[in-house]
Amino acid sequence: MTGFTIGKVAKAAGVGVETIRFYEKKGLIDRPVAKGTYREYPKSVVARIRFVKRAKELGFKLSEVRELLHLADRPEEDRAAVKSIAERKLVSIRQNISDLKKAESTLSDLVKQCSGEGPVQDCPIIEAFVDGEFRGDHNSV
Amino acid sequence: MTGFTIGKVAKAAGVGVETIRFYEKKGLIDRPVAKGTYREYPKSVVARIRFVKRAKELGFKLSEVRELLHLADRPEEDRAAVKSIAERKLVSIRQNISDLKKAESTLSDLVKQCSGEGPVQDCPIIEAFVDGEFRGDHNSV
DNA sequence: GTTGACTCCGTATTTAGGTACGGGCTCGAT
DNA sequence: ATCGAGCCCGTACCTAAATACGGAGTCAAC
Repeated sequence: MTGFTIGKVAKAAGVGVETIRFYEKKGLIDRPVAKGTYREYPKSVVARIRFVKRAKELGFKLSEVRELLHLADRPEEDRAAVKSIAERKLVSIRQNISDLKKAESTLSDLVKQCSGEGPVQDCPIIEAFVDGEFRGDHNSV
Repeated sequence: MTGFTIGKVAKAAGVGVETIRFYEKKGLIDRPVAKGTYREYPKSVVARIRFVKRAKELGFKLSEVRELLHLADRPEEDRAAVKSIAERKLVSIRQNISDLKKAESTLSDLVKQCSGEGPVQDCPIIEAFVDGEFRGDHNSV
């Protein structure tokens, strides 16, 4: 056994053994060409897994991380490809933020309007969700 | 047939028939006590489904919408319960925004640093994800 | 040379919120 | 009375990213 077993790598990288096999299936990590029956990893695979973790923290999906890794594996490839992936992600993050801000604003207004006292009847939060004759014993014809 | 069939309701509410049955399973909509074999809905169920749609837009999960609906069904219940659910959601939305802003800031810095020209070699975006000896032919021992 | 920790593989389960399918009924209109 | 649209139900499938399981095989230390 010249390389590291999957268990050692998992521990070093802070992931589960199953996760490594999962990443292999997803094409993020190549299956090492082992001498025996067990996978034998070079220590660089730990850095590779950490790469995945960092990219995930920034919101990249595994399929996107795979693209980034494949580019990182070919240093002669065009850097524009990397930037383009990052820019796409940036756009979607900003869209996400904008949607959430809209929800935050609406909801914080509602919370402000709601005294928090008294019965649900006429609660401004509930009223904001109701249109028309919601009330009318929904459980009968 | 005194009430509305599921198909009519679905159309009026802008959802699929399956969605209504799904909401029923999830406890958001009661199964109407039908005279025949088919579900017969009162028209108020359309408003109920719209309630779900609005709440979802604000980021409530179906399980939370169910809680809200159950409160709305009992107008004598304490309004504080509604406000508390909304406040919890507000906190989680704000946390979400904050996480996304952090990612946005990091990623937009990286994109700014990346010229977009030349090879992937030394690309600041890739470099941000790599630590230590990533390079080292990950596919061998 | 045996034990026991580790690894193998495939499959199933999880969360969330649906969507799709297929075979069989039923309702209402003609 | 018949025909076809619509409804019934259960089950499977979908994305995403794992996590869990089970039974069998292996590796290495003692």
